[in-house]
Amino acid sequence: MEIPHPLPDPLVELIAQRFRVIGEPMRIKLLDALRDGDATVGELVDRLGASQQNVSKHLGILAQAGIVSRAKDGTYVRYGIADESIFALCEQVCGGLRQQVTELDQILTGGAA
Amino acid sequence: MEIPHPLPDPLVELIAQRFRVIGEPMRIKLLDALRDGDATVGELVDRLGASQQNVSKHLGILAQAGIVSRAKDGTYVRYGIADESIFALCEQVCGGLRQQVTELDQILTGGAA
DNA sequence: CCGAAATACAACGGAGAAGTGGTAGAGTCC
DNA sequence: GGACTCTACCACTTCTCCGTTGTATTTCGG
Repeated sequence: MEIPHPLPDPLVELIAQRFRVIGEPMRIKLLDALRDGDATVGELVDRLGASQQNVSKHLGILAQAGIVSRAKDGTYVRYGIADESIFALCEQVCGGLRQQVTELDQILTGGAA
Repeated sequence: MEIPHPLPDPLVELIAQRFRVIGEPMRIKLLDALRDGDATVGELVDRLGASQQNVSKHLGILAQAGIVSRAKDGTYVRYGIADESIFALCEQVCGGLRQQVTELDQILTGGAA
């Protein structure tokens, strides 16, 4: 679990790439939708109201990053969450956001008028 | 700590933006460098070997996101980590990367020849 | 005061990614 | 076997953002 301190460049690139994959609203929505369980491309298209091409492309990116899994089922393709730790990441970010909002609130209400 | 399930669009945007801020090699390096303690822009420029303008710009982005803190000290400006949870995020990502590598390794060594 | 140093800001060019339209391949139903 | 559906790929346009160049601003030393 030890991580080298002067982070080597390749590792920095990997980490950055990982974050960039999740740093896309459409992909976050896809992951959130898949939280209910596996779904086909068509189902996700209906749920998110996006184009089929767009959904398929983003699912491809998520699959390539190993975050979602792909399984052919006849004509359909079912996608599912492959890396559950993604949700922990999102929750942590949400926690950070909440804390910032709280601090701001304290400054505005309890601090200098 | 409960997070709404059909993630509302504004929250999705916030989360995505947060991830995009960290999804930059230069910014990750800056955060890693600040792990040793506060530092001025010039010190970071020397350590990372990047241009002053570039370092300053990325520090500005990190500061605006509330991830680093800014403190003027004469002509110098000292930056420091304001949101320690950033490191937890990186470690979690590193853990995910490690697990993927491990699984790949198992497939290559123990699986089908 | 005046010059030098440290930092931030504005503008520009270029790379990379997102979204769209069209289309091809794979599979099912009649 | 033919038509229809589902999914992925390709070409294209647009937009965002990174890094650089040039410059303004603030502060310290003489």
